[in-house]
Amino acid sequence: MTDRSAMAVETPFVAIIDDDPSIRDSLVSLLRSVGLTALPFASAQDFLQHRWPDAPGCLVLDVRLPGQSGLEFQRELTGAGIHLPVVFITGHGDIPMSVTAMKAGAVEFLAKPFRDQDLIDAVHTGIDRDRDRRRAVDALSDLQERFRSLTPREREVMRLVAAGQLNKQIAAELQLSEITVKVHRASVMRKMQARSLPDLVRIADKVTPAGDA
Amino acid sequence: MTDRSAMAVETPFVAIIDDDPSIRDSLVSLLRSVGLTALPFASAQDFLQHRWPDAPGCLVLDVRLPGQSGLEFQRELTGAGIHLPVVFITGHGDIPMSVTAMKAGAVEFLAKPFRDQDLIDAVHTGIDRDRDRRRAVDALSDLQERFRSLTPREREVMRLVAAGQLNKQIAAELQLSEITVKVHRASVMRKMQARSLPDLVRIADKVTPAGDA
DNA sequence: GCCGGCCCTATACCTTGGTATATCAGGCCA
DNA sequence: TGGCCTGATATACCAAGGTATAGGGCCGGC
Repeated sequence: MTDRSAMAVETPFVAIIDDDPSIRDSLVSLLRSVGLTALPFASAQDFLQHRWPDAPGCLVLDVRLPGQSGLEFQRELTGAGIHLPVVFITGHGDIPMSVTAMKAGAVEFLAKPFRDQDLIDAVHTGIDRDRDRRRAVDALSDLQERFRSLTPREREVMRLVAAGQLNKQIAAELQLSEITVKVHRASVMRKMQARSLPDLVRIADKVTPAGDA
Repeated sequence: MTDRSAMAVETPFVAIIDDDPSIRDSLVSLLRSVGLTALPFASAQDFLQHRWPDAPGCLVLDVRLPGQSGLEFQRELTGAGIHLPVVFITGHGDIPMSVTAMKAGAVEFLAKPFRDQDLIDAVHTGIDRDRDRRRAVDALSDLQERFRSLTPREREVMRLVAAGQLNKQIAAELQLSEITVKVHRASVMRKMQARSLPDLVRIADKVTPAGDA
């Protein structure tokens, strides 16, 4: 996790899922013509079997797919924790379909025929969105990794410190001496790489939004 | 602002803007039949001239309006800082239209004929959304009011305290003695009603997201 | 059995934060 | 001109936080 940010610039990719080979190929060459890495798939299953690079990406999805609708597939991905931005294309779409897709977070919903530039713009928007999301996830997972390195006691102390309790109050609540609290507190600051109390508070709020440990 | 939360339960309202009187009336009676306060308007101008209660609301908007499209009106409202949730209805809509509306934050986009229950559900969703937004705004404006009551010096001190600076560092940066910083710091805690430093940090982050005063 | 990690505690010392009280100067307004 | 707010400062004292050093008990893995 930590060294991902130190890696070289990641090439974004675009996955195209459409059961019509001619559309697939024309979309692939369209996107490649503007310098994007585009990969064609005939079905959702094919797409899922592929191994994905650790890079920002975007999905171009036909609403009508063999076996399963594109909207269902979008829900499935979201449910599985795969948050790849989706650009829908369709030949036989209607308004309720597009509204459902957009509510589910689709980047764009294009009815054929659409302008090439509209698809290119949508794909770029999707890639940007994924890049931002991944950056946020990376930053958070660094913090979470540090948080996992805390001992149970340290986590309790961290929670109470972030809640604004004084050392002596924390000691009373945890049935400890004040000096023990200070020791744990120092460990927390060191392990979480917090340079000040405000720093720790912000980290704590990010890493433990509502629940705690 | 402060006593708004102490007021009685606010009755939510629904504004219906449609140039067709028969549709307007049928929507009003539909919404009134489920206990909602619904008000009809023939145009965007009529709507804007009306004085609004300080209560959560929702807008039901025909995409096709005299003079101005519903989508333009939605943009105009957003630009003017009016964030009333919008439910679109239309007789002659298309997919790009619905996608534009949803991207602009519309709650729902219903093509006629639609089921009564779909409109009712959408309106309730819109009202809930507005209620949540208003609650958040109220909470924030309380804090902002307190923040405005700070003197310029107190704001500077608050900013640096929230940044994790020590009193002596703040004193150096502001060319003050440490004791002066302590005095300002105490005023900040009192005026902002912060019970602890973590408390103040969270308040500071809410009231000054990126810029400062 | 020994080592290491975790947890707890203590003494001692220093730094930092917080509060009270008091003083002084400038600006603004009735 | 007198009152008030803002801003700055001082002394003095106490509370809280932070660090270093040193120890003991418990438990699981080697």
